[in-house]
Amino acid sequence: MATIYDVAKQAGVSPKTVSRVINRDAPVGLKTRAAVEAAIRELDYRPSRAARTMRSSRSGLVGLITGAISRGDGSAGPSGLPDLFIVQAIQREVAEAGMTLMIADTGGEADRAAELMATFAQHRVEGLIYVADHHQRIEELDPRGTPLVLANCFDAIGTPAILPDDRAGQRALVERVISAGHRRIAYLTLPEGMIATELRSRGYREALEAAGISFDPALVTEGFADHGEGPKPFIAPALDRLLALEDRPTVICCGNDELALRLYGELRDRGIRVPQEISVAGYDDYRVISETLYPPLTTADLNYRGIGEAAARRLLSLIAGASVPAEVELIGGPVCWRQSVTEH
Amino acid sequence: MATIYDVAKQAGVSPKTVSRVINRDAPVGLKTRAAVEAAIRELDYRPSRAARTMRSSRSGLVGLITGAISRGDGSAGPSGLPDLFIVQAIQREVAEAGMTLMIADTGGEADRAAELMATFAQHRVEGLIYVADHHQRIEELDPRGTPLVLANCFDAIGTPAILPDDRAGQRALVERVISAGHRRIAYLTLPEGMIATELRSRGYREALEAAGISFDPALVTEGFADHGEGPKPFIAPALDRLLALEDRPTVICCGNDELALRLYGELRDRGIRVPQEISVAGYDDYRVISETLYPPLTTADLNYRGIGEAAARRLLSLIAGASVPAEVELIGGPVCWRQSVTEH
DNA sequence: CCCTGCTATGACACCGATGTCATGACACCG
DNA sequence: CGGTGTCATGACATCGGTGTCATAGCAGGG
Repeated sequence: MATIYDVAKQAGVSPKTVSRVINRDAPVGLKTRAAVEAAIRELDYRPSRAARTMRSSRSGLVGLITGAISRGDGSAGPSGLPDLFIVQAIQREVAEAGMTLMIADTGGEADRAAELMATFAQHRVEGLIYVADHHQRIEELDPRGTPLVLANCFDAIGTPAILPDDRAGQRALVERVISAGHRRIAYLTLPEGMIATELRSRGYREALEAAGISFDPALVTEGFADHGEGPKPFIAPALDRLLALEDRPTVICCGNDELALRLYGELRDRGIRVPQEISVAGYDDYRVISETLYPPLTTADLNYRGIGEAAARRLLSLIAGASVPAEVELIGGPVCWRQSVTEH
Repeated sequence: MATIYDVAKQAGVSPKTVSRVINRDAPVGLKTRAAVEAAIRELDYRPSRAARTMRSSRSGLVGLITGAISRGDGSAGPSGLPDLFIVQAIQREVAEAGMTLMIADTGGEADRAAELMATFAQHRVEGLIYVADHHQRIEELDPRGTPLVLANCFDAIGTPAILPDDRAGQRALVERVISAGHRRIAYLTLPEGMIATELRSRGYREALEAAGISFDPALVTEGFADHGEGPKPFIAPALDRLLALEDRPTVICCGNDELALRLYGELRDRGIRVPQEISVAGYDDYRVISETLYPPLTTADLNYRGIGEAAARRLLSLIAGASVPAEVELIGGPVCWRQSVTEH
């Protein structure tokens, strides 16, 4: 690879002048500039970031740590793959800011994060983002002075964090369902103990309250159950209970789209048509599912993309030295109304 | 960030001795080593990769270019999101080799690849991988001396490429279906013109031939059709044709799992039970779909993960200076037999 | 005509590692 | 006891850029 010295010699100028042409940080004579630019093209010269980094201690790198990447063995957690959308959005924002993204994953072992941060430190990344695979609280990380932003998770020491607004999302979805004329609204939740479960349940109850519908505990039940290898949708008993109710629900809201997909199958198995006999709603707007299902699924957009964008932007402003206004930012998404819920 | 000089001063030795302790490339006295290690811990010292790169011109970086990342707007192509598994697998292999992965995406514009490669060149990546979102032929890239491996695509000039073995995969699946007792096997293909469509159709025909079943063109029809914004599963007419046949198929093989998901819905809509009245098979083993669908979907594992691993390993051996045996490598996966196809 | 002020350019040191070579301190051997 | 070899360590140059400062050239004003 050609160096700045090669270019300088070829153009008959000093290396410093070549540097000036590249960085436009000082005036350069017209003819000189042309000669240098010609030499650069001829030699296919690319300035070495390594050398530049040494002098300026600005590497142009952002490090991203995630557990999202390594679940390639298919052992997807409750919220599945779509958190990769967060990574995608971050990539785009970072690239737009002229920086390059380095990624690494913990392989599922949370304590490997420290090791990965050491690697990033060697590369002198200017900022770090940690992306979790679902809304959760994490053990605090020690970025040793490098700006750090958390996406889809938070910690106990108030590190800047971007989180999905599960409460508002579920509330908006249920309110919309109510305005479509439903009154008996069942809710098949994600596993208990998850933060998303807690927040979405609250949103569900708030929506009922706001509409003056009394909360009926018989309509709320967990849609997942452990059986062997991790939580998988296992909803048959819960579903049977709901269907056996005197005052049967007219719609079933699911903790996520995967659960809704499974529910479609279980309902078909019982000869119950969606949405004519019962309506179904999901959560996440995992499009491969929500748009491909037949009928297409009404769901709440979790807006992973918005989370990624917000995280990247927050980090970039931290790198730029901005003061941070709010520590935690909630990102919402619209309700995606499709044909799986009847109107009126 | 502390430098090697800080450590040297703290430990009362020369920088070179610190270097020796870090790299273990020359003997160091026991007491000296201990002093240096203590100083390193105390100062939380991390050697600068940038400085190391300058000296050795080995950056420890691998660049990955993809269009896979940027489809975050949900406009998933026919093969959807799962090509991200390739990225995941590459990440893992690269990390295992002690290198760090940089990623960038073209944002859908293929000609941006050159620009991204220039950025990577500035960082002096030691190798490049290009990942396509579906099996395709691409315009040739000019890596200017840096080793390059293509994943899920190939070019006209014989750049090392790792490809899914669509033909063998479809053949194995259909053979397995035949051995389960099926004779009338319909095939709902991906859009015509795609390489995967061509190869999988060939596999389908080979399997029939091998079993002595004559090929019936009435059983093969395209499952996608353009209607407005891009190809989406739109299978109602094709399905009606298949169901109206005198000698109705007992199983429908789909071009991918998404199509199978859609087919479940369409069949339910017609009151036809899977698999009791008709069996369904997919392709890809997109687990969120294949395992969550009810009944779980029989499908062929496209093995994106294997493609990623092979691509990474190929690149690493190119970086190590190995000679390349075969230019193109086909990666297959097993048939995933689940309950959506009846046995006997 | 000389001085001032500006523009364009170059010389040189430095960022933080590591390869090369030199050297001091011993131990061992005849 | 002197020569030789080994071990541990340090001095110094170097990788490829950029910040600092110096300087040559030239125009304009008094």
